[in-house]
Amino acid sequence: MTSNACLLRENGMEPTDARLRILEALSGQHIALRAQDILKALRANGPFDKVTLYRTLEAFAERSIVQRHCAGDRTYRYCMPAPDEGMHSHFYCTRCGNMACLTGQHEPGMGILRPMDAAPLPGRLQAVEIRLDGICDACLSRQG
Amino acid sequence: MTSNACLLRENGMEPTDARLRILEALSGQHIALRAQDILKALRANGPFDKVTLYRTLEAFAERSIVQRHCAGDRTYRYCMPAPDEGMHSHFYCTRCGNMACLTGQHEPGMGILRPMDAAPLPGRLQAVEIRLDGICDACLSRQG
DNA sequence: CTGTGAATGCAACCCAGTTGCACCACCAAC
DNA sequence: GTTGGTGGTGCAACTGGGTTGCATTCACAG
Repeated sequence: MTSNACLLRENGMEPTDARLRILEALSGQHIALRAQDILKALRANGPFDKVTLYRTLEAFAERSIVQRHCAGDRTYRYCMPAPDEGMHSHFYCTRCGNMACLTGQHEPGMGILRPMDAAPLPGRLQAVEIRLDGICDACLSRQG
Repeated sequence: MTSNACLLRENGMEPTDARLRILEALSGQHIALRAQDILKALRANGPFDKVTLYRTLEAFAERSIVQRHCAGDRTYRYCMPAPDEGMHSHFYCTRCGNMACLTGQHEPGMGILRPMDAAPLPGRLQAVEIRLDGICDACLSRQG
């Protein structure tokens, strides 16, 4: 049994073909993918229904199997956290829309941010989303 | 001439009625509003076209007259920065969708975040978006 | 087998945001 | 005056990521 199948079982999900294919598409990526990106990758080797994809991604996100982030362009991006890693932040290129995962570079969530809050927050904190916006190296070298 | 009119002039925009009404709706808010929220407020005292609103908000955002943020639900939120304030972060309630501005509590953007990047970023940084997700006090007291 | 719930697939829908284009007010050049 | 350009607004239609409803299929227990 593959590690992805284990991951699904641990989270109470049957390791079906569709789910494994989705996890496969996300594994080893260093950028957070659009649902469209994933769909395209999946369809490269066989048909795939977009509703199945969306529902599966939602189920994964609920179980923290994947992380779902909101990019600057109002589309969701999905990525798999590295093992033993909490949330990571992202670098979003406002020109090409690529969203690179900044794994291991900093852990800028609760740990770093919370101590800086002088005033109490207006609610119970559950997660911290950090997105760095800019122009990625590829776009910079393409036209400055 | 009102201060909002000055603000527009300083940014090379005619202080038209529509623009002033939009700024008025945003002024003094401590939460970041949806376009729909603004539209509703505007229409409370007279008709208002949604396209005009969207175009105006975009023009404002380009000139940094307002800040545009992406909430966890894929809708944009708009708020006016306090005078002399850079970017501020937000507390987003995943239950009711309210997005409170955390003005003055911390300045968690470039200043705090950049020194933590051990590795260089994969591009040229322009802005930092920080969103704290959780359950707001109102929702907590309503049902825990 | 057969019943049941989970998983999948198809079509239709939702809706925030955008685009295209006409209209209008204003001003400058002729 | 009138013509032409420009910036702002309004209406209608569109876009596209994401969702919902519902029928079908699959896996497995009884």
